[in-house]
Amino acid sequence: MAKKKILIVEDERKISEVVKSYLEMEGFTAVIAETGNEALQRIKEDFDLIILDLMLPDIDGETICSSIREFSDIPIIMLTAKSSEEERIKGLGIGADDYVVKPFSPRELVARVKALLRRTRRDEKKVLSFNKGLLIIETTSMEVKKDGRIVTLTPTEFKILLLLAENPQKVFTRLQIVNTVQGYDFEGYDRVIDAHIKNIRRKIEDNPQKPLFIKTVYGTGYKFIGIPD
Amino acid sequence: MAKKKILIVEDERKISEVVKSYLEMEGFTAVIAETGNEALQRIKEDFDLIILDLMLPDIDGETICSSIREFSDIPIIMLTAKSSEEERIKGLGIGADDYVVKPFSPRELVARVKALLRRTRRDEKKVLSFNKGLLIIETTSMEVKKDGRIVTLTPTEFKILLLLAENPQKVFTRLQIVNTVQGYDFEGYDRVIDAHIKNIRRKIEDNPQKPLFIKTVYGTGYKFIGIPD
DNA sequence: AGACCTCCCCAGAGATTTGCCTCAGAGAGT
DNA sequence: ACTCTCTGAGGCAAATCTCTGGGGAGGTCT
Repeated sequence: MAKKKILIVEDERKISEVVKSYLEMEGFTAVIAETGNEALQRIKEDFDLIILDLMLPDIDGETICSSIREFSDIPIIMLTAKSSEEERIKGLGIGADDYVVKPFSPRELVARVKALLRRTRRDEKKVLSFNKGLLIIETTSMEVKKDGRIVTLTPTEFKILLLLAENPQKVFTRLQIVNTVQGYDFEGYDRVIDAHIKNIRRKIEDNPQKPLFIKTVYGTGYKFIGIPD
Repeated sequence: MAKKKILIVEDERKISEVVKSYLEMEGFTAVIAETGNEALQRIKEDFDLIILDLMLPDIDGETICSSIREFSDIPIIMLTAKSSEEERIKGLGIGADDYVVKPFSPRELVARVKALLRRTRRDEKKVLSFNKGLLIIETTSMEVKKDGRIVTLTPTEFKILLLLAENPQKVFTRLQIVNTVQGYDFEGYDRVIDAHIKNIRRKIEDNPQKPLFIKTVYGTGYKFIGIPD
């Protein structure tokens, strides 16, 4: 699973920095926006979740929240100082998915982030097709079709192939691949990846010596070079 | 599909109005009852789902829930204020199908409404037939026919089979299956699913070792691989 | 009591990792 | 430009670890 990107919209540095580091400790990528305008600009980068302070120097959080909702379903967690129930519901009524009352514990916030991501994880049904349908990767059925024939990959092999195929041309180091596949704090022999790559090639390449899809980048790692249809 | 009618039993206007508008935005018809008595009267109109606050001015939600259950198994979602009540609802068999802790996000509530309707829909009579009639699943009678012979599945087994069979080829994790079968976010031992799958296979597969219908996806979960007629 | 669901344990199947050896590519020295 | 050397990559097979499936005990609701 790819790293989740989270946008923190918060003007108080002290708070945003703490939140950022907690999120990063948990393996998320966190970006800070200090003003409403900045937030609205950056929102175009595709984040997986937004943490939004209700009180901002320029635009207020409610307005931002509504604007975001006009074009996106991205999960939003509100940070608010008020705690009366009406305020909460009101906040949630404008389109936030959850709220946290200040002062809050970073741990709790992280827990809610995780919970919300789990809840809203929409089934990413995706079909990747390369080289005129020669190689087809279907995420829903976890199947890979090579030239029409179904090829059975193991879970790890599937994850690696998916990671590479989702980012054609991009070079991944063995370490990056290990991290994505196994989780973030894995201490391991990164040559494991070689073994998996070999097995994947054996299954999807006509001639593993001259791979059409997964190419070795000497001294660095691997990259996927199929042409998306 | 006809518009689904939902009854909201909630005394706080602010909350019920927000919920109502969210539901209507999603294409539901929503009706508000502000007291328990009002709810019990209106219940006769045939609603497809009830959202029921646990705290009401006259009768408490628990009692209402039980009364409803005496004559109907309409889906009920409970609204509760404290997470301590959460425990009770979970443990005590009040008869609710799901519950949401206040303050909640209207979007989440809507999501749960949809999930619950999906899960309990038994109105649409549907017959699923696979592999030239070798396996037939009838939703109305909750019957499964294997090669002409009627096979008796338990309610849980039936729900699991239906979930899988409605989405051929799609891989479901054990957690997804548990959620669909038991309720929204049920914390449980997901190996339970293994046991159910085993029992279903024993009933519908000629050779459970080489299943024709429910296939194991190693490291992930299960998928149904019958070919629809 | 009966039916059903949940959970636990064990054994076997399957997947992953490791070690070792061979082969290929990059860079330096001639 | 050629060859030598060094390091990185590929291949294989055994060891290890994880996951699944079967049986069955215990609990709960009817």
